[in-house]
Amino acid sequence: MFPKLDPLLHSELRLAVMSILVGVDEADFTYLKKQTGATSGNLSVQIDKLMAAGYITVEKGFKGKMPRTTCKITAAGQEAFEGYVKALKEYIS
Amino acid sequence: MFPKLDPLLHSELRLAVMSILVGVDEADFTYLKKQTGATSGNLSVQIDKLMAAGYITVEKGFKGKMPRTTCKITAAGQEAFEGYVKALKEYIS
DNA sequence: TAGTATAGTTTATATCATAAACTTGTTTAT
DNA sequence: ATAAACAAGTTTATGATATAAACTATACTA
Repeated sequence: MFPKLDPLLHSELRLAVMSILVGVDEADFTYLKKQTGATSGNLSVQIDKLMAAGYITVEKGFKGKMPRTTCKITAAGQEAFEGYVKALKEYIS
Repeated sequence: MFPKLDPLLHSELRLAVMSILVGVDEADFTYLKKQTGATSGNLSVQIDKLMAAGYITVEKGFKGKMPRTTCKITAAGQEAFEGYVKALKEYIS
């Protein structure tokens, strides 16, 4: 009756990050931090997990002299997000 | 931008329980267990938490000779559930 | 009356989310 | 030139959570 919710997405911050990333081409660490209101530490950890799951790609570069981490959603991430939303709707409708 | 998700409801099992309870007048432990597929232990703990939060009431009685625990959603629970759903939609739409 | 089933509760554990502290390097003020 | 403050993260520690396993108590069944 109730489908299993992907535990990787069933996390407030990871869900917020994915929610942002599905809507844009890419987003950097600072932007994600501002939009989500998360602490750096928390964001760092959750980005790692999404990357480890293959839901996003993470590229480290520089903007001028400052480090810059850019995140992008993958096809697998898109799919997982859609699946999560679909599953969730079974709970809330 | 992203509203806070009520941590009491942002739990797969508690959400499933609440999802069932919003739709019915009342439900007993056994029914909830079958519908959710949860273990007794987990269900017992999560019901306690929902009760402690005032989201449900729990009545213990007997059906014939066997113990029977009946759960019912409260007005506060209804409200919290609706609020959660509304907040969640900001993430997934 | 011995064994199995029912209806849970309690306890233990492993995982998780989060915050706090730390690192590395940059910019700004003195 | 040096110290203080800021930027962009990472690592570590801690407290909460979900879950499973073990347990209790009673009821039914062979």
